[in-house]
Amino acid sequence: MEIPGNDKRSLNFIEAIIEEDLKNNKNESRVHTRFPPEPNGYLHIGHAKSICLNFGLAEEYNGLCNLRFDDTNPEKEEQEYVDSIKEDIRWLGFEWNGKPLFASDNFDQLYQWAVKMIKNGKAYVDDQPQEMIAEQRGVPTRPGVESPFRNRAAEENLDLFERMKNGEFPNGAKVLRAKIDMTSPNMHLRDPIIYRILHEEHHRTGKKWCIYPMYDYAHGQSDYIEGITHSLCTLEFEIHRPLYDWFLDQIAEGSYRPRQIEFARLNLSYTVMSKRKLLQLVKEELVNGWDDPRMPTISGLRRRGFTPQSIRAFADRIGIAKRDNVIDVGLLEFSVREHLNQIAPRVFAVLDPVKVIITNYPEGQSVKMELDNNPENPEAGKRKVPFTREIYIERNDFMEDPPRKFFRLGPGREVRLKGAYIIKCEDYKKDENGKITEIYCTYDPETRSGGSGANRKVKGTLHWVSVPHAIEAEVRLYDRLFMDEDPDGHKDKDYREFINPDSLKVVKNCKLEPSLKSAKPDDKFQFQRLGYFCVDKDSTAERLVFNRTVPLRDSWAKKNR
RNA sequence: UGCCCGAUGGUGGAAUUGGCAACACGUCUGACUCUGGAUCAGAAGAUUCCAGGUUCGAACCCUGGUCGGGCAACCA
Repeated sequence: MEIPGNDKRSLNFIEAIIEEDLKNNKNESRVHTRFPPEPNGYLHIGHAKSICLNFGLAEEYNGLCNLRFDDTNPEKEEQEYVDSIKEDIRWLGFEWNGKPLFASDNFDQLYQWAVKMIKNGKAYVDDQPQEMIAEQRGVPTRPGVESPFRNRAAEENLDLFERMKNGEFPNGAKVLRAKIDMTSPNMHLRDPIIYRILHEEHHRTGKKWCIYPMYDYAHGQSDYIEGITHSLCTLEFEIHRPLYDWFLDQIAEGSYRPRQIEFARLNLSYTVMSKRKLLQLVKEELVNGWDDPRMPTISGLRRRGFTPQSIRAFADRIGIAKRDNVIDVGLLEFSVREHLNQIAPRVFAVLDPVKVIITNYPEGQSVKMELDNNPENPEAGKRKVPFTREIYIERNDFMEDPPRKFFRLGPGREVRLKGAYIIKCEDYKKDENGKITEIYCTYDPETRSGGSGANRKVKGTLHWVSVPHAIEAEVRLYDRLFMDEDPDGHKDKDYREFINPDSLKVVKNCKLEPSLKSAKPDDKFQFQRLGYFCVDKDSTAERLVFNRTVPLRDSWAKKNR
């Protein structure tokens, strides 16, 4: 896949580590990464950053990248999510190594290794209730105290652990803990829990297990089993790394070791990125599902009209580093404009139509005007657009009393109809509310595009649609979902308070040029002078529905802000 | 008041041996334009968190601070 803007650049800190490892022939100079989502929600643009990183590194260094579902918590995980995750990764243009993998594939091995740790005196069964364990763990500034069950004999631990597995105890009755150091300044080293009892059916292993491993235990071991060399995760796991390494030391043989490296997660202005909050938006119907075009989910961006290339270019541009960041959502918009500008056919669509009657144009005459499909790409060819005496133009392309800098239509003013003629406004009609109902113009036959008088200059160029040929459509105009740059960043206010009431405007009865008749869901266009739009999946042959992906840059609007 | 991590234009983010503070987005000019788009040309914007130190020379090394983030689920 060709990614725009992907020029050569200096190495990010992870590439620097990899090149160092390669130089030292670490792990036989293999590069093997993995993308490890928990199937408990839909992927979002932050995951796209991680996907591009992990799969991108594998491509860059001739390595492999696994897809591994981190499915150690049967209470929250569902098949629907694994399906959507696979679809999103493929849509971004990546293919994982072999089959999709699951942490749950490793449950037997994980159990065996736990037994080994017990035998080595590195793990024990604790009978205490959750609250007691939490209390004994202490707080970051004070050491914890040891559990009274900490020094049980290995045989007893073995017996108890097996009976846990056999389902002899109810949820929460016992846990298996690593025996590390209750006084460690790192909370994660204070005898962390390895297994808990959960009588819960698992989406893949069914009823086979009633004990499930915790993340810290399952993750590194899965990396080890899969031969992962560089295990990339976000910053909040930094403090887990000593535990990651500790577990590996208990089970690993030989010199091969995966290495955990942390990078800063993506934050985007004017949106929220936590799965919990995105789930909440969906559940509370604040948006219309996970793929609502206002959502920062990959499925939402896809429906909004983003291309995989634009998301990849975005991921390239934001870089990889360790400090917290907030990326301006404008950069994402730039990336999609950049790509769509190259590939989107130009068409005429009038969203808020007002009728123009060209009084000196023959009634009943219809002429096909030839227009470029995409001036950026001559190979896109040309199309014919019918022109007649009555056309629609955009309501805001006319002003009764326009300022000097308004390069559009007004009484006595001239304007170019793109691909057709220069017209002059002679008169207009209003209804009793003062709303413009019709505009009367004359045209200059010499000024037809490509014709003898065509190079006469006028200030403005308008898009238009022939009245008798116009087809109607619904257009959905999206704006950012939140009005605040950091909706999540207010201690005293819930992020939902910042939801933008105008984030979706549905405009009906828009007038489109007839070539759009055959447009199919996901087709992308530039509605000339307005923005980039795509056909929504709600669209049918009878009722076309378009989503606005992003408006064109508009220096006129900006000047008037 | 413990441990871990971070700090470079408005936003990201380079500077790979201690040697001219890249680049991108954004902003502003101008040119061009049958999209007020795109494109092209240019500009502004940085005491590299602070204070000391080492050095001919420090964003980078040392010392001490400051500020920000993270860590106390039988979540991941």
